[in-house]
Amino acid sequence: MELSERKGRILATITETYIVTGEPVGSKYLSASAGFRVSSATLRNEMAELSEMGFLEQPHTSAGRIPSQNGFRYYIDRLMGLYEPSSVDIFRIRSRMDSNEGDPQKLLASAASVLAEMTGCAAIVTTPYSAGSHIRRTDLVPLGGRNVMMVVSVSNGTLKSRICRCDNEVSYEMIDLFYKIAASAFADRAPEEITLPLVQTLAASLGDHAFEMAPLLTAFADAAREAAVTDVLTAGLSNILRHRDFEGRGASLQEFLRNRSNAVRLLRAGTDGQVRVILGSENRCRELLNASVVCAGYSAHGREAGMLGIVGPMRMDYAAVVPLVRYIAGLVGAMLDENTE
Amino acid sequence: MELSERKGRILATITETYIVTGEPVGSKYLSASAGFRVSSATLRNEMAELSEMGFLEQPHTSAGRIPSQNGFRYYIDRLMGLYEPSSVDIFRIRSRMDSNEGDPQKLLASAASVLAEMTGCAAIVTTPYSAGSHIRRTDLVPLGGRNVMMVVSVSNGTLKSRICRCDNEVSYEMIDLFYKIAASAFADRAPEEITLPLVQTLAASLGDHAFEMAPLLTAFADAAREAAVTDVLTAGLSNILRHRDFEGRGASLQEFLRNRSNAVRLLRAGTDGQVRVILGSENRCRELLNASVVCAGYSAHGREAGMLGIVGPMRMDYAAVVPLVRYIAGLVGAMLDENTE
DNA sequence: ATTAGCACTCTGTGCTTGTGAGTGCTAACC
DNA sequence: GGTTAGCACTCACAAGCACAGAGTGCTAAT
Repeated sequence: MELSERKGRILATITETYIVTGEPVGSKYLSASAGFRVSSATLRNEMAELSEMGFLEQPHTSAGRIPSQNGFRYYIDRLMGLYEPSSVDIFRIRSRMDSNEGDPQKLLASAASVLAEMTGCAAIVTTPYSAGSHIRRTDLVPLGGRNVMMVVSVSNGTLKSRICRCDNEVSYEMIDLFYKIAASAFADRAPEEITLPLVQTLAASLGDHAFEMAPLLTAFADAAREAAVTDVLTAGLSNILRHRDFEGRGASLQEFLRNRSNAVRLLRAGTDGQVRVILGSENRCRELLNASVVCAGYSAHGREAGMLGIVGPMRMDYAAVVPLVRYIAGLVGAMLDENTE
Repeated sequence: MELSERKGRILATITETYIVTGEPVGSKYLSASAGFRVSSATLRNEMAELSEMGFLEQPHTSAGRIPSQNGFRYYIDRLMGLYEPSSVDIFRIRSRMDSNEGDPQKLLASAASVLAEMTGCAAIVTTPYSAGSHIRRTDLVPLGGRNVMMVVSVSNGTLKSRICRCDNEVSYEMIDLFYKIAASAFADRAPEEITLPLVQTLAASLGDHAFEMAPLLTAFADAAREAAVTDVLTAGLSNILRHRDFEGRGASLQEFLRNRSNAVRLLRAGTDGQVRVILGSENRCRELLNASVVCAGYSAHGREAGMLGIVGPMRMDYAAVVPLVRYIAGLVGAMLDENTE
């Protein structure tokens, strides 16, 4: 359904005013302060039609209009102009993210915190998918005594390290044996292939050494399992409480997002690396009825690698947020590429 | 000031009832349902005296009494009996904390989350102090390409790892050089002694190699600096919002605790490893006027190592919380000892 | 197609009133 | 002297009501 040029301008003005003020917008305000050169009565007629079409709604009879979910949708898809991040913003973003050279986990965490900070919303970032990746190498660092640190490095950029406690003093023979047998048997496998049974079969073949290697092998299986699941990082969950739109529901939405599997379900990447905006009930979940999600996929080494996005009130400054999310998704991808050239 | 036996019982009953219900307690309730064998008028007389002494106060004229801060103080110091954690609780605690064998950071993080979960309050845990500790060893793990992982292990149990990006392909000569020169020069020093100038002087003496070693050395200085500051872990900040005592102020208290330097200032260990309860204004900060802090120090290898505690409404179940904090502080110390035998 | 005018609707605020809970005080009692 | 019954008093809170203000929808005139 295509709106007339004037209806479009009215919808856009109402939406943008509402985004800023959070108050319903009345016909009087539009005719007096928003630069329309027609009377409030004319605007009322237009607004009545827009209401009938489902683009505007009234909180109550004697209030002004606010955009309905469909109104926001139309505004986002057809009316809004984008504000690309300013060079000051870009500088801020880069200087925050450059300080994590090399560590993908920290890189993603700071992407989340930058997103949260600059949008004032809650940010969600997934770690890279493990699909199609393989274990590149596994290293052991003796820490003295019975402790060893294990570092598993996966081709999608993921690094998992864990400290492993052996039953006896760690010997160089043990470490050598691990490298020779286990590491070589596991390298180039996909993380999700490394199951405990697989590791146990391997252990069985070690004969005498099986027992002393057990902690290392289970730690390895554990690390691989962890590398196989896409983790979810969040930041700025407390921002949720700042928005008066969430008053009352704020704490429960926060609780909802704190659950990682909930959080990750919200992000749905566009097919072509585009930013997607998912409004209210489009999220198909009760907690997000008056919230919206702006998300994008990031890619690394030319393939879709993960997703990131923000959750905020439906009344948010899409014109600025959409380009920001796009920019950060691109930057994360580029920095991941750089890390694992 | 010593209260008569009956006044003590009245204060304790009012406090305990108020802790459970959150409502002011009236004389009628006490005489009817709380097992006092005197009339409400008698209790009113006693309560009036307790009010005059500053142990009770009234939200308004026609309401019942609630304990004042001094009332809570007297109750905690002299009246309350402690409920040691049940064996079920102990089992829950241990099974949550045992899964972090070896990694002190994770151990402390799960201590925080157990504390938060079991008390329904926000939990704060500091990492071990660096005072008196020294760098035990530093290891490098080549991750392929230009990346190296550095693991700095400190004698107080702290481990700091960071990924470091070199300017060229990492060579074994480089790593060897680092081990030979730098690691030996730094080992057994206190983390706070490792300053950037110190590292730079060392680099200068490396001649030709100074340039290629620079990223490793700055990473090391960085890791040492990080190991020198006591970090603060928090958990369950969102619990703050659940307490109706914090209604309105909840978000700002949460914000206050999110600031680590604020959080750590709240914990004040007792002199003798005792649990300390710090009530409302005793915290000397506006945000905590109706909150209280229950904290204890934990020790490792026989010396005071760090602190942990919780922040919650003044109306909390001290009889259960105090022993719980004591138990977890002891357990953390014991587990840290075990980790770094 | 646009506009002025007017009746109508609904919210939010302030005011009043009534109710219930709990106290403080006094005088009687053991 | 400690304890108790009785009563007047205070205060928070909810309900009811009037009123102002904002904004609309409709009609008739331009």
